[in-house]
Amino acid sequence: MTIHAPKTLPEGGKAQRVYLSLSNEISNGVYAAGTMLPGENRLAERFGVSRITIRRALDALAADQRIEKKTGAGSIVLKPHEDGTKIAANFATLMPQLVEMGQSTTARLLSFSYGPAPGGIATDLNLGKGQSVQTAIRVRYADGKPFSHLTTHVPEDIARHYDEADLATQPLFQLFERSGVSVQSAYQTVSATLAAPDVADALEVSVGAPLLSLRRIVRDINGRGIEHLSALYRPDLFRLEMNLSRVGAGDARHWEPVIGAPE
Amino acid sequence: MTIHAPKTLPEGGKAQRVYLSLSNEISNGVYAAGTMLPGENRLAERFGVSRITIRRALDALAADQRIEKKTGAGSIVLKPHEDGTKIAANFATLMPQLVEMGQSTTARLLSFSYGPAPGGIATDLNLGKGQSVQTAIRVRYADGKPFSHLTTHVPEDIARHYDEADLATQPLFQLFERSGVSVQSAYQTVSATLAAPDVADALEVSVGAPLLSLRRIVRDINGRGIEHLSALYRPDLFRLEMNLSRVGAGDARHWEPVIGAPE
DNA sequence: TAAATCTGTCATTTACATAAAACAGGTTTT
DNA sequence: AAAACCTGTTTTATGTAAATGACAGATTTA
Repeated sequence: MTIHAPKTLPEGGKAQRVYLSLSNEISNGVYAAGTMLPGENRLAERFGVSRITIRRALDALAADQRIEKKTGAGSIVLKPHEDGTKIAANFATLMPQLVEMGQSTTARLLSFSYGPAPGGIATDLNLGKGQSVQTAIRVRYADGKPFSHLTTHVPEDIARHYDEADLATQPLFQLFERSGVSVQSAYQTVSATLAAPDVADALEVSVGAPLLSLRRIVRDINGRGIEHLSALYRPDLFRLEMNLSRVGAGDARHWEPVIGAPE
Repeated sequence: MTIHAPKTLPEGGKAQRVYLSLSNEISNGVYAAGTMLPGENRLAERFGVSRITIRRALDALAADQRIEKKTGAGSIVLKPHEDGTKIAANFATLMPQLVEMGQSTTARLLSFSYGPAPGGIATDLNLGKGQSVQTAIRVRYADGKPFSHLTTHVPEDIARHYDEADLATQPLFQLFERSGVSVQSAYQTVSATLAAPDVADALEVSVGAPLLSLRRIVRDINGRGIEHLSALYRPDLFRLEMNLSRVGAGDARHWEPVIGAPE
């Protein structure tokens, strides 16, 4: 399932909306694989647009290998292409997995500087106002495709334990352990955003494409902020996943994340 | 903070995308409250659009009370209207929290039907082809604002333990426990999408707004699929969060989700 | 006070998605 | 074989978002 609309469709036009709707309905099985879609005229009427618009949406779906157009007959829904390339990170054990990922992925350092922490970040890290942090922006690639855009803020005194070269080759987290920083706790938030121009450019998606957004604050044993991460992921290449298990009995029965086990 | 674009902006046009991007960046603190936005010409260059387009986006932001335009000077970022209503769900213990939420939120049933399970869903739930499932689409509201759009699929024999009225008032998960189904494990995936017209309508956001997407498969003790949930959340009203703690020593040192404790 | 920078506004032009309608030529159905 | 239905293709028209450029007036900076 490619969420990202093909560039052939006018960005944000009716055709794209029809495309998104149909794409969704196919994913959700409203139109099952192997069955025929309604005719173009029928769809045009249903969506309240002209046949040409429907046509463009169908062409885009065909280009995505989601349907096959049969001249004179109609469009048949194809079986979804298995995205072997999708990178999955276990949300519960995210960081160790990133270490592993570090070995099969590439990172590019886009920006690197020291300076006073922006307001929100300083608050999150419990820093004094104007205290200096290292700000680094990196993009991670898998198979030559950029799948994540990472902005990290680290208090300067901690950041001085490693340099730019380290950042381009090793995950930030690994550098901490090596520096003897006693990492203790982390707080993560997940949300969604749209790609702004700079990020869109770095991640090779169009402006306004949906991105998975993860924010993480890591603290040391004293509760001091060590790292502030703001990560943006391409949903077509990356997803967070997690297994839960129902444990306990009676009133105490509740959910617990499964730690070691992937799907 | 309203992601919903004013009607004055062309649905899905460049101006709206700029509006959404800026709106997002303000929410994320890229432009902190009290500071000035870059000038219109600068923004035009940054987004690669004309100044008029920027202007329309800024007007929309001003109409939303997110910025204040000062003639001759620039636009100042306003303090966000405190929506104290942001709903946070702990990702690790999601379901129990949903139970609690059920008491302070309203649900509306948009669609309800029985029929053969769509292909992908049937596979996910390990169902025989064409086996009947109950499909329900619900929207949840908090303070009169819709924050989530839920599509659930449940095998018919299990679903028959409750009816439409139950669905509108109680979280699905609660209904299972009551029906004596032995819930065992769950698998969750998180990603991001754009709002398609139908969802946009239900969630009162504009088409193309970013949404957090969560997919969950719940199984019973025999590994049989019980529920397939496809949820879409408004990122401005809802977020997933999680606390992690670093435990163990030496090579065995790793992250573990903190269970009971919220922020 | 002068210069620089910004917003407010207008007029003109360009670009392009969408609509509407008609026809040719496949495919399926009866 | 004919009828019904479908896609493929083209032409013309239209509405409108967006770009361009220019200028006035407000505000800040030097």
